[in-house]
Amino acid sequence: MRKATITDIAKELNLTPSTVSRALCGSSLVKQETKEAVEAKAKDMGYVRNVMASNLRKGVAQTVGIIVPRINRQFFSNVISGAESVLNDAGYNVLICQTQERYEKEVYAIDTLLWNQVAGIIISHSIETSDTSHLSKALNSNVRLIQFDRVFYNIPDVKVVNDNYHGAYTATKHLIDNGYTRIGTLAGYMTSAQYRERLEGYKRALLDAGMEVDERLIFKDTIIRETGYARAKEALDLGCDAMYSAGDFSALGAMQAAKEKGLKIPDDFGIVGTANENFTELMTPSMSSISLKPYQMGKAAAQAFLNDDGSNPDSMITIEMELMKRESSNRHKGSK
Amino acid sequence: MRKATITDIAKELNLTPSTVSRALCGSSLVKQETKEAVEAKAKDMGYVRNVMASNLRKGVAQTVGIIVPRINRQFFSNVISGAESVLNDAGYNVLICQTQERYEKEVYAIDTLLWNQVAGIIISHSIETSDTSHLSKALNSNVRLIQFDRVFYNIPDVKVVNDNYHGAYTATKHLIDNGYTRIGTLAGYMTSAQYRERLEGYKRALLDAGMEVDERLIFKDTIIRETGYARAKEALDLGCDAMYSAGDFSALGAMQAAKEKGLKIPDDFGIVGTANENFTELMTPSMSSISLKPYQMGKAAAQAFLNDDGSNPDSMITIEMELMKRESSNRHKGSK
DNA sequence: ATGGATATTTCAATCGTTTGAATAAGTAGA
DNA sequence: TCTACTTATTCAAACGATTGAAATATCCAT
Repeated sequence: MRKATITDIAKELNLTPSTVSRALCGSSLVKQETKEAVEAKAKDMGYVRNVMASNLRKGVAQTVGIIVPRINRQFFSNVISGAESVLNDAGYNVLICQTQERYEKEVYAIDTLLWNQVAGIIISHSIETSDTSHLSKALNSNVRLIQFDRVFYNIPDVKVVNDNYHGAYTATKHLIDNGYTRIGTLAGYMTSAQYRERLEGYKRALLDAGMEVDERLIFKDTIIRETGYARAKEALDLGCDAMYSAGDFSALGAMQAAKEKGLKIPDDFGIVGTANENFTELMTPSMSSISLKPYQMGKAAAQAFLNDDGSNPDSMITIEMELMKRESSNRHKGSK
Repeated sequence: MRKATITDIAKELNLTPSTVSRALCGSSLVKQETKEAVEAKAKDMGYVRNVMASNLRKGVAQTVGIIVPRINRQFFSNVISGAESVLNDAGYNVLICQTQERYEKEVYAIDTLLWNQVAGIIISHSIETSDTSHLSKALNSNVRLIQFDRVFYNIPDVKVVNDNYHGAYTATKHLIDNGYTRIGTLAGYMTSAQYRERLEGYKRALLDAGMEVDERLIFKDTIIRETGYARAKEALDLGCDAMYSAGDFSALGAMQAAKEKGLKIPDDFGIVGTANENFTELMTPSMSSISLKPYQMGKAAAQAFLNDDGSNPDSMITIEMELMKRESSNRHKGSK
């Protein structure tokens, strides 16, 4: 059975498609009586409106595309969740693409979204991405572009980022306040701006406290558990008594290393991770971590899209990070 | 600047839109030379094809909708991820809706997807959903409907579900094999089919081993950590020495309860959870759990969509669950 | 009745692409 | 030279909804 169209409804009621169309979108140009008749008939015939036709005529789709490296990362799925809730309430649909961290797939995702005439694109880049010509393509097509988390600063659009600098600063200061004196860091990779910013925050906190920055305690090549474990061992041999880790998994490795050496956490060794992965609060001892706010970030990105009237082509929104103090760093039970 | 269309390209090259259209989709009816000219000009003019127009003409969109309660749940985001990878490779876009566990939003999501002329809908229901009339609407619109995880058996479509029964059976048997003799269960809520199936598997395993089923050790009201903790305490008082939990969080609570009583895990108390949440392998002692295979489930659902030619309106695919043996239940280090 | 304002509906073009049928041009065989 | 067949292109009608302008219908005051 063919799908009913407004023309079908019109025929049944001896009206024209124009009137039916207007009736269905509640135009005041249509008599109340007619509206009701149309609505009844539409329901009766199982009419579903065809958004494609409607959008084609109108020029844009009420759709926003979101591009992320991986959907099944706690962080990204929460961003999507936040964005989706805002966008849905505003009457937008959300088209999601994952790039699997591949540049090529990111380019393809942009193309796909443009083909679909999306009104906006909210994107966090794949790790491989360094060229930005695909973004220009989007900017030239008058879609609103919002970058989040992993952003390129040289693109004139709205950016939503974590306040990595202050987060790392706070974490490091927290360790200092707890009396640790040789504080190292598992800093992540310097190719990424967020890790560079965290490292800066870490350094600043040490300097502000009058402590010296020891380059030997800064490890710029670890983000996973295994290397975190290995680097932490090295650090411990250098007399390190606490670490700020730019990732939770490397922090986990560090905890293992400390335990293996027979050190007590937090008494002999303190640690704060980053991201507040959900395992951090479930382990024993529970791990302190700077919490990202992905849901909030998604909402902010969506809001930025909704507010973006093109007047402010190059703006930046920072989402604060929150230190979750837990057992792994709270040396003085009573202290704050 | 207006977007370039095939008509614009046609004019520039003194051709008709028909030829340009055919050239761009690689039709063999167009001379090689012309194709090249068209492609060059298209690139030159920054042409992006308009999928809406194309779909409108063709009748369906190359789009599949996925409806889940929450995107930011490990399980669902992995299902989406799996489905997305298969669908993308097959040239489909994925439109995602989350219902926030609300029935009303589920109905709206179905409507939205139908408006968008999706070719198929892959859905896991919200906890509130009990009425299925919105699904009939979809079935009547010749979209292919695939239910997964939380499914209604009375809908004639393809269903993809976890093999809860065998999973629970295996988990329980594993505990029995490790010499535990008073095995209880944190069974989840009996309103949900998956928990009922897990309970059945648990019971069968006991019976097959010649053990008796003690109703006092079956708790049908817990799924979260707090109640898991409370129920486990009761169970321990009744001499329970191991539990199969239908969820990881309640299992976590149970471990806490056992530790608090001074019991050693796994020597004095064994436990196996369900879902293989990522904290389970990171804690100490690591927790055994029956792993769901969400990524695989997503792939299976997508495959089912792609294969669905309507010939097999009511079929069921079960995804096996895998027991992850870890410290919390492996009493005999050497045993298998 | 009649002019005029207002309410309601119809007309007709349009959004950009696709596709069956028609046409034109070129090639081969008789 | 004529028919038969390829090959390449154009024509024209869709797909379903929207929207400005034009056309009617309705109502009111004179």
